[in-house]
Amino acid sequence: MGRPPCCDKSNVKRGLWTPEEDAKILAYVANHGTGNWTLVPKKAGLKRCGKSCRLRWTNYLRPDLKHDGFTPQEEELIINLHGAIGSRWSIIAKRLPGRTDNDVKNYWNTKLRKKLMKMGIDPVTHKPVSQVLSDLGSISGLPNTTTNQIAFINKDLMSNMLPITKTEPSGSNNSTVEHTQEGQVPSWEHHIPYQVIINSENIQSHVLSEAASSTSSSSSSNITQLGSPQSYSCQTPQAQIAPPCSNFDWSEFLQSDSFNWSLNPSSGIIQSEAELSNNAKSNGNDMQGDASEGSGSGAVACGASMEYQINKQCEAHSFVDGILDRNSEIRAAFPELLDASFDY
DNA sequence: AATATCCGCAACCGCTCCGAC
DNA sequence: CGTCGGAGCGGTTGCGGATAT
Repeated sequence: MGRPPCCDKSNVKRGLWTPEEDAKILAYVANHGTGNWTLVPKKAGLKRCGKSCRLRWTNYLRPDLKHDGFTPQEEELIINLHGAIGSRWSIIAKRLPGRTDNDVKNYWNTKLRKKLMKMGIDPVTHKPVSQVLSDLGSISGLPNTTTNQIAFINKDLMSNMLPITKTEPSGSNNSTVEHTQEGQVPSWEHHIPYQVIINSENIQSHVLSEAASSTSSSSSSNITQLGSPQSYSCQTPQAQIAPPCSNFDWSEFLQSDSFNWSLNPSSGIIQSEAELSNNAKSNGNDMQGDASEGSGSGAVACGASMEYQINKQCEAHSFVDGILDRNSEIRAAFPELLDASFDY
């Protein structure tokens, strides 16, 4: 048995709201408060569905809403939380005072998703695309190619997602490390995929536990905690070490086998394979649980590892050329893969 | 200047959840 | 315990402005 419609669809107005209609909603809420939205159209003198009235109020008319653009801090928080809990927009929006789930969802779909894709990060898994393709290869039983080969087989796909050139900070010195105060984010850093380096395990458990408990009273302090740099492990390795040569190409770097990131299963941190290997050697299996503790040494190790990789890239252009040649060989060897769609 | 295309946002749709009865 | 209906959620659509051709 189907459910009856909430209102007479043929007898209600739809589409954009007029200022007069907005005024009626505002006046009604001022006098009666929110609740029982099905009665609101009749009582407020509107020819709208009650559900539509509720949406108009919650998404636009509520006095506590912000209508200006998202700040970089809000961006970071959205990306982090999406990486941890996925498209749970209402939960994410609760972390952003003055923002609605619709705001967050729209901002994600129109801006952030594209931004991540341009940085070579899969917006669904928040992993580097090369790794996603590698995982896909192992799942779908492709020939036993390496991660690097998979990434280059799909170079066309990758090039659609990656910027051709990296955005440089105006006036920055390319040959030196750009130092910032703790917690301060250089303006150009937002072009760099540091957002993926999160302790998603901590965030997920924390956010979901709060979602489960509707009586939580500590959300305001937790906003700061989640948005703070301390929530990152190995924060902004690329930013901490400015590209040591002027013709550094981030898209090549992201596609290189040295940029082969994985989710550290014990810490929940996305790290390079090289760093994972180092961690395994130095720490054994007794990884500590505290994310902030791990972030300090992680940042150093990760930064050093990245610096080495960047230097390696810049020193050896022939290395890149060699990879491209290898790419051509693989394309010729597996032409059927070029036509495959990669829905994941 | 006119037209086509892209992009962002507001609104809608269909579904699930949950409390009241 | 089952049904009903309000509220909320996430995905999608469509409009209007901005930009490109």
